[in-house]
Amino acid sequence: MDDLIKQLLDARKKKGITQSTLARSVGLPQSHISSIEQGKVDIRVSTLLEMARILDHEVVVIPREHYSLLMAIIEGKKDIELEPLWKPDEED
Amino acid sequence: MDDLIKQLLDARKKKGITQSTLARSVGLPQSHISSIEQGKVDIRVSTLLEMARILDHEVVVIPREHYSLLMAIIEGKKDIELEPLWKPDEED
DNA sequence: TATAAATATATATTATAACATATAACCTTC
DNA sequence: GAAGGTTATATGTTATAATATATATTTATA
Repeated sequence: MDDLIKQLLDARKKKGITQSTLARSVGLPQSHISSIEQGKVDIRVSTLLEMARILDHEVVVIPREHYSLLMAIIEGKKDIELEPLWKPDEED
Repeated sequence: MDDLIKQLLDARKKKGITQSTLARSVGLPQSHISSIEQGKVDIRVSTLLEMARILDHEVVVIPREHYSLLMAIIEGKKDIELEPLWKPDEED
């Protein structure tokens, strides 16, 4: 399943609401939420954003170079290796 | 314009490629890239992901609580206030 | 094991992204 | 101001998400 969709599914469950409740909030029929969560449809961005918003999440586009760092933070790992914000006099 | 789309546009320009080049990579006509970048269409998630991928970016769904932190990191701010990974004996 | 609640499947319709293609409108730069 | 490269518009077609609705399955609970 698409990773983004999986996260929305996890978020819905964590929030403890049903497909029907989510559907009502987003304005889609429950049947469509079911299809979405099963990865059967390639939803529109507006739909993704609406679902995320209702589920207290945000959708962001990030430079790939930051990806693993952000994932680490989200997953709550300790001892994150931050890229240095400056380098000590890099000369040749 | 949609914030996500704006980021893709910025990314394309920063990468220094044309709509046509991006279009070829993604497999869409240039005319459609134009529409997308002008926010005239509500694209599908697969399209968003493809464009982001080509432009060396990733699309992620994040808990809202992490949003400002991630934005800070992406925008390269110094002195990021990380949420404490532990709290020093929080007692009442 | 009934009953209910939640989720999945089915079907038909409507709206619109994606596609293909062409051309027009902008910009540079010579 | 012509030429080339880039971006925006236009039109028609096709694929499919969204809608509406109903019902079937599955899962939980009394």
